[in-house]
Amino acid sequence: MNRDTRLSDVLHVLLHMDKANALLTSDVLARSMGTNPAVFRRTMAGLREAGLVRSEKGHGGGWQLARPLCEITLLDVYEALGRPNLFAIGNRSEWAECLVEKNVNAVMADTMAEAATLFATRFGEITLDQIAPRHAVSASVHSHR
Amino acid sequence: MNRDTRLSDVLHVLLHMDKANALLTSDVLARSMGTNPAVFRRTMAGLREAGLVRSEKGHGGGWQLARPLCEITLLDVYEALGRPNLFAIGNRSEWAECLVEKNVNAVMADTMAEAATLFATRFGEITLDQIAPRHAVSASVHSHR
DNA sequence: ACACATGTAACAGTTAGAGATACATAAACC
DNA sequence: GGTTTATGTATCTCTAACTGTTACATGTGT
Repeated sequence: MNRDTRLSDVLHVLLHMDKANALLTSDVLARSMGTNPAVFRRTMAGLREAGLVRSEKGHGGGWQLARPLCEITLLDVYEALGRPNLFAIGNRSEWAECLVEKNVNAVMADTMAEAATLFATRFGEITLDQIAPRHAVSASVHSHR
Repeated sequence: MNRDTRLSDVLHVLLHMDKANALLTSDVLARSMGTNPAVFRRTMAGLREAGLVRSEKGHGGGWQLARPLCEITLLDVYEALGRPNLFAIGNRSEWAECLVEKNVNAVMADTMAEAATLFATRFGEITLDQIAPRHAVSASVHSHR
């Protein structure tokens, strides 16, 4: 199963947008994301609706951040993408009558819910300026092995 | 992206195998898993190698548990399946030179590692007899909403 | 008007995984 | 021993979801 790299891709692009400090076109940004302009726009549509970025049409148009990096959390970005599914595992049939199935589903669902909460908490704690290259990545965010 | 339901499927089947208390054929067990015998055997191969179940060929052959339910944890089963990937999200390129990319990857990898540890811990705490229908699912395992 | 950029619908291509088939191996029964 | 029944596994096909692509409409500034 191929992993959904949109969150990672978008974070990457947002940091580059901050560095540029000017309107950048879909064409340029798509290349830095390793894809094409149409996919880029499709991916960024949610961020525009969420008010994280602005886009302008026509001559000299393009994309820019709508807020400073320190006011955007990973959770904001994740939610703007439409809360993409986090897990590769799951239950086959959601509403089986079998008691065994119900118990199995409950255990799986609980653990996944707990993990989802962990993701939300961590993502909510991290603002984009903390990931920007001028800062060293803090120990609380990045454990060295 | 379709979820990997093997862990859920296998737990289901293992509990049914315990209830039956006799050798059950791939044909029967595959049906209870909603698939066909070849897929069932492919899925269960790891569990046999891990010593969680035994299989016998020929007349009257089939599958049975190699240990009591109380001596099998979800983690045992998960590992016997070859530790299937837990997450649907990830990074596009693992070893980019870009500093932005490195920081983004580090944040994502850290959060996912933490979540993976959470899964391993929870799975390691739960034995299969705790999921068996004769027991009510305990509050620590199943939160009621 | 024209050039340029975004917005988005619709279609094509890719790929990982499940499903299916075939056949080898092995054990029990006659 | 030969037949029946079951597992073991390689190999191929099928499918579904997603990315990539194309096309065209919309909007904006010169």
